[in-house]
Amino acid sequence: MGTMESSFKTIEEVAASTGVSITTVRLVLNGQAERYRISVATRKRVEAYVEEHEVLINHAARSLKLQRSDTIGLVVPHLENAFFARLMSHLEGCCREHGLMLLTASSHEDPGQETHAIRSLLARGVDGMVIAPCQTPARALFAPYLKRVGVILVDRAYAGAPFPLVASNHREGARQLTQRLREQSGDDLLFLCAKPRLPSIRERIQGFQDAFGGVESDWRSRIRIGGADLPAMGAGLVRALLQERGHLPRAMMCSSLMVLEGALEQLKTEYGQIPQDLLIGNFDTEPMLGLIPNRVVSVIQDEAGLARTAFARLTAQSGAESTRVTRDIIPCHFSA
Amino acid sequence: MGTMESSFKTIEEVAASTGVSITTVRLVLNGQAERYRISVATRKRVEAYVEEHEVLINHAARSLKLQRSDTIGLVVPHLENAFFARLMSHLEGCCREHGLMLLTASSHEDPGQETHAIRSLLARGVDGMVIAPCQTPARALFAPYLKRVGVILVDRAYAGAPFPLVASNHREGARQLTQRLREQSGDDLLFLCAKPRLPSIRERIQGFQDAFGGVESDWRSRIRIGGADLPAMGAGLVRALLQERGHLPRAMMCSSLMVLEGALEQLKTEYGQIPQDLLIGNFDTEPMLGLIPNRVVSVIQDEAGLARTAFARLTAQSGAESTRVTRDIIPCHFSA
DNA sequence: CTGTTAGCGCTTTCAA
DNA sequence: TTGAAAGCGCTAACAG
Repeated sequence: MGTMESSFKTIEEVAASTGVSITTVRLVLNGQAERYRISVATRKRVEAYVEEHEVLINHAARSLKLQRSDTIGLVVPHLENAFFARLMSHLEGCCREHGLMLLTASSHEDPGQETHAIRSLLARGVDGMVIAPCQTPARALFAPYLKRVGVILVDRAYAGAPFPLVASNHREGARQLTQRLREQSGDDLLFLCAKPRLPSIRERIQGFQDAFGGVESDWRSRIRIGGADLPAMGAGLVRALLQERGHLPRAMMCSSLMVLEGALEQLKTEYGQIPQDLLIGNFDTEPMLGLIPNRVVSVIQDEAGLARTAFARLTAQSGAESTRVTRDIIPCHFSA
Repeated sequence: MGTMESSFKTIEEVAASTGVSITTVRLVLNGQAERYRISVATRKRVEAYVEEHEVLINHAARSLKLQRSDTIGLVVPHLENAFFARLMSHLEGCCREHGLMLLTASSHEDPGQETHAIRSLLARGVDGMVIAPCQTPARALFAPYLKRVGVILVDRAYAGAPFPLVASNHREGARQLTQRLREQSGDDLLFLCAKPRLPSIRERIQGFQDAFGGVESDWRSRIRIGGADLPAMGAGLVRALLQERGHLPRAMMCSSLMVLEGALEQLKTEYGQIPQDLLIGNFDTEPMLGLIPNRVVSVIQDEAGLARTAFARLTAQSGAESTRVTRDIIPCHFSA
């Protein structure tokens, strides 16, 4: 049979072709056949036709009518960042379980692009959005849409942000990591840290301080603050460090995988390989990191927990008029 | 001024509030003010109002009318897989440059979920979709929509697939990798390979054969085929290998990062650390892989090139009625 | 079980 | 420059 590539079919056409009413077709398509006691024969007729012709309901029309898109938005700084990729993956899982889809945009850590992404998502009528922001989000941007769309912030606790937050316990994770490294290195420990622009980095520094009981003389000398959160910065910090002290500490921790990567590369350059007795602490992890002989302690974030919690807040919030600025803090765990 | 959180505004309301016509508002909103010689004063009035009230055009209504959503879809097996994350990131970049957004879904390598994801995307009226499939996609699924939406397959060249393909040159990449390892190991080389269900893996095996001039006795003994593409499989292959031969070859290559990861972990277990004189070959790469002392040769895929090419084919194809089944093969490069 | 109606917010067309 | 009208495909409501 010559399978002409016909155009897609509307509910009305299905009704015409199967000889039943539009209402009946819609009832069958939306799985309400039982509830409205559509005869089995009729239902089968419609279902067979629908299957044969790959009939799909038009979501644009549906959204327009229902003021609801069954879609949620995600804005993250970088899609290639493994943490955000995992977050997105879990969020997409939540969506699928609930028959929703996920629209994703990235800001590249640029407030302008972030704002643009948010507007695009809003214009597309997302029912909710999850944002890992790179600025304190302006409530005005969302104000006219807040009745229809929920907003949840993740990962970064900008002060004064007017929306609920779901984030890892960066501070306590850092405190525990620092404590372990202190114990195992006899306090011969250095923290290579990116410039603390991001709330998450700031909290890690606080956790570092906490581990020293806040006594400034104890922690101040053990932290090195660099520039942007990039490998080159980690490398630079290590180079400076070696020039200055001439030798490595027993333990070294880095504020992010980026910094760690640069630091380790620089060590390989300087020593030919990573000195095996260096104890390493870091945030987040990659599978291959376990391959070097060194002892590595990693703070692991619970992306699944973050995603599930954010999603739950989103669905709970929808239709709730006033947004209570809740804070869900998700614990981290350790790799070793 | 008490910033009441008013509801979002329609073009009609903007027209009423600013005292101009609907048509004029639309012209301003769509940046056609110049072309239709709207007076500057009028335009400013409208723009000021729009900015103040965060007016956004309703895409659901627009899509319904225009039969076009300015949205494209992406279906991948796993969002956490770094290769697909990079692909998505670059695709999102292409979209942003063209004022589009990206709807993403994952199949978890399950044909049923893939089909479901495709239907969801189609129902949402995407203007095109990029699929990294886990089966030969059925043309029937798309047939009624082909006038409106372009379909491009990436990464996996299933035989008989009825859509254009954009993929890396897996075969030639594998051939060159194998050749290098042969040269540097005096042919003392082993290929640990996942069960060749995926076209990409099959092509890598072909490339491996190519490097031996296809002489079966030469390559057959140097390949070990395992099960699923998972770390545990790589570990199992190494364990079996060591039991069987008692020692490692000079060079070892793996069909994917997954397999490599498991293999290396197993080696660390068996030997306490990765034997330093083992030459390693692999496909794809992670930053931390460079940290072990071993010589590592990696085949690097050009995700940016794949994304750009796929996107270009998509935009070229839209409105082109008949889909020519083109094949764009993107070269790989090497890390070392 | 079925038919009809109105309308979601936008764009296009045509006239003024 | 502006106004009016029709219609994209769907849903909800209600009368039959």
